[in-house]
Amino acid sequence: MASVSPCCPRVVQDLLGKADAEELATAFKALADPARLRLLSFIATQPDGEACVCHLTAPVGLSQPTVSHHLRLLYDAGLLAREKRGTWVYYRVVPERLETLRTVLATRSRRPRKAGRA
Amino acid sequence: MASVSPCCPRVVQDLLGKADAEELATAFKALADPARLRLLSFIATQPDGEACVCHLTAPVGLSQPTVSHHLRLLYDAGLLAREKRGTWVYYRVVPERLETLRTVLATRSRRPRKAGRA
DNA sequence: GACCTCCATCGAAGACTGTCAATATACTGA
DNA sequence: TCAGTATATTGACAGTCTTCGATGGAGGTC
Repeated sequence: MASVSPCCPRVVQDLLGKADAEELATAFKALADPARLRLLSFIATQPDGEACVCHLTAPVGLSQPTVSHHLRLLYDAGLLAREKRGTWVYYRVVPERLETLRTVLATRSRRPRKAGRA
Repeated sequence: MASVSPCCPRVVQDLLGKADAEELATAFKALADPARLRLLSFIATQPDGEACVCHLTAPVGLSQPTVSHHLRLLYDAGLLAREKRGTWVYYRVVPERLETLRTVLATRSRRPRKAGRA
């Protein structure tokens, strides 16, 4: 599964094909909403790094179905993991997924590669 | 700490407020479209790192007004810079902006901080 | 069992987005 | 000045997204 390095096309280093672009757009779309960003943020900053849905509606000020919907999108995007414990469902951030997206946004280092382009 | 740059709140390290979340969501929204990702990609991978609009419609297969619209969104998001030369307008990627977004997505290092969250 | 809490799904309303054709604006060259 | 080219804007339409109330299923507690 190509853990870290050769993970994916980089937006500004590789010429994205249509399929790659659509896949990446889907990933960024998950981050393209303030409610979802705040959910990610809230979960990640919890002492245990996790939170159940019942504690997530108040911080973002949205209804429970809406929060559940956003959590699902984040989960589908691979940004959250879920674990059911009894009645409760706990979500936690998947750092590897965020790192992958960071890699996608990596720009060419300022150092000029040894040869080639001027 | 803050070795990189004290640029902005990190999604999974800081607790995002409403305003911060909305601003970040706007930035990611700019990346949340395959056509825009391909435009960024195409411009960045040009030999000169820039491209005029007239050369951007064919690669993404969209009409000129649509491409112009997407370029505007990327420009508004700070991801593209524009320079007018005569009749033509040249766009180029703003690497600093991408780096900022990467910083926003930075996860806490695997090393556990000794004690006390900040 | 009956009841309650937690969470997900459904269905719908309203807002937003992507796309294009038509048009406007800005610049070049004759 | 006039014609031609390059880019931006406008207006409209279809599709998608966010949000909610209502509902349903899973898992506790009595």
